[in-house]
Amino acid sequence: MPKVGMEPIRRQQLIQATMAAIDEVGLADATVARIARHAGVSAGIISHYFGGKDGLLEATMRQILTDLGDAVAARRRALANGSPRAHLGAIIDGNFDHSQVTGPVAKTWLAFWASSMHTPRLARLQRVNDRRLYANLSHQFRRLMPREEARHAARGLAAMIDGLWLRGALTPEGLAADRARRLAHDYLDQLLAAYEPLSES
Amino acid sequence: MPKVGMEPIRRQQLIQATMAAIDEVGLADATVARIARHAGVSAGIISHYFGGKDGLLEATMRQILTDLGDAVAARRRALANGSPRAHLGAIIDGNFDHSQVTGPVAKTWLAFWASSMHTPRLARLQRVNDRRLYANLSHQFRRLMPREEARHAARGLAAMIDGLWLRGALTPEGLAADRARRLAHDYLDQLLAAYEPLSES
DNA sequence: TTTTATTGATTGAACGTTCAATAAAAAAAT
DNA sequence: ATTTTTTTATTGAACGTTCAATCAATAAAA
Repeated sequence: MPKVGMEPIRRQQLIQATMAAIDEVGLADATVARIARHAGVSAGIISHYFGGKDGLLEATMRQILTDLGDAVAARRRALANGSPRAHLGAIIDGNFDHSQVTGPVAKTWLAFWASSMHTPRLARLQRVNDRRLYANLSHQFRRLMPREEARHAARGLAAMIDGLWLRGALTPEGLAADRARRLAHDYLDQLLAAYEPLSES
Repeated sequence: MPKVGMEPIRRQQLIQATMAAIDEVGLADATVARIARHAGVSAGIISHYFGGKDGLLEATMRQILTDLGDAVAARRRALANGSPRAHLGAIIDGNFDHSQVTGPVAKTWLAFWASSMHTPRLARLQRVNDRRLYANLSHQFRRLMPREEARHAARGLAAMIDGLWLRGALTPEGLAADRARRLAHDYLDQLLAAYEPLSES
C-alpha cells in the first residue's frame, strides 16, 4: 500500500520496533526479521531506509540520546535563572523521567552501552552524551565551589546516576524510579551541604 | 600432546581466553574459533569440556563472581571484629581491586551484565551476587542506624559502586581505580556522618 | 504511464556442534 | 627393557542452521 511520504513514518516505526525487539529478546537475538515483524513490514525495508541493520541500530541509539537530552533541556528551560541546586535537580529528574527508566528504552540503552565498547560509531555517540552530562553537572557545581571540587562532585553524581540507571534497567521490576530519584537527590544534598549553610534542617 | 589431568588446566585456559576474546572484540564477536585460538587449542575442545559455548560463558561469569567474592571476603577477614565503617570500606575496596576494575575482567563483567537481561542462567548468577552485596552493606549499616535508613544507605552505596564500575569499564583508560575508590569512600563518609559525630575534621 | 514503496525468495557468509581420525601417554605384556 | 595394548586428549573438516543483504517482481499512487 505505497503512499508518498512514508519515509519518516517507517523510520519511526522501525526504531520503535527495534526497542521492542531488544526489550523482548535482547540485542543478540534482535534479528532484522524480528524487528520487521514488530513493525509489521518486511525485512528488506530495513536496508532500504537505513542502509542495513547497523544503520538502524545507530539511528535507534541516536533517538534515545536525543530524547534524553530533550527531557533534561525541557526541565532546565522551565527554571530560567534558577539556583545551581535547582538546575542539578532538574538534570537528575530529566535523567530519570525520560521515557521511563524501566521498560524497553532502558534495556535498549543498557544493551547499547555494552555494545559501544566495541563499536566505534556507538562509542562516539555514547561519549558525546557522557561529556554533556559531565559538563552540565560540572558547570553548576562550579557556581558553588572551587574547580577541582566541582569536578569531583560532578564525577560522583554522574556515577550515581548511571548506577541507579543500571539497577533500574536490570532488576526484575526495576528499582522504583521514585526511590532512585530520591537517592540521587539525597546524594546531591550531601554534596552541597558544605557549601550551602543556609538550608540547614 | 595429551597428558593425563589436563581438564583443570584446559578449563582455566579457556576461561581466560574467553575474557581475552570479549575484551578484544566484545561478546557478540567472541566466537568459539576465536576463543580457541586465544587458548591455543582447537574449537572442538570447548564442547568437550564445557558441553558447548553456553557452558563456557556461564563458567566464565561464575569465575568472575567467585573472584569478586573472594576479594571482598579476604579483606573483611583481615578485619576480624572491625567497626562497621571498616567493614564497609573493605567491601568498597574489594569491589574495586578485584583483578583490576579496568581491563578484560571489567569488560567481560559488563558484557555479561547486559546479557543477563535475557539469559536466565546468567540472570540467576547476577542476582545472587547482587543480593550478597546488598545484604553485606545493609547488615553493616544496620549496626549504626535504624533498619529503613540502613537499607536506604545500602541501596545508595550499591548504586554508587555499580556506577563507578560501569564508568571504569567504559571510559577509554578507565576511570582511575584510585579516584573511583575515593569517590565511594567519600560517599560512605557522608552516609555515616550523621551517625558518627566523633570523627569530625 | 511513470514514480514510489514494498515484498520475500534467494544467496553467500559465518557460526556452533559433531565425530571419525589421530597421536601421545600410560599400562600391560613380553 | 622393549614392545604391544589401552586409555586419554585433541584435532579439524563436514554438516546443518541462521542471518543480513540483495534484487527482480509487484502493486498502489501520482
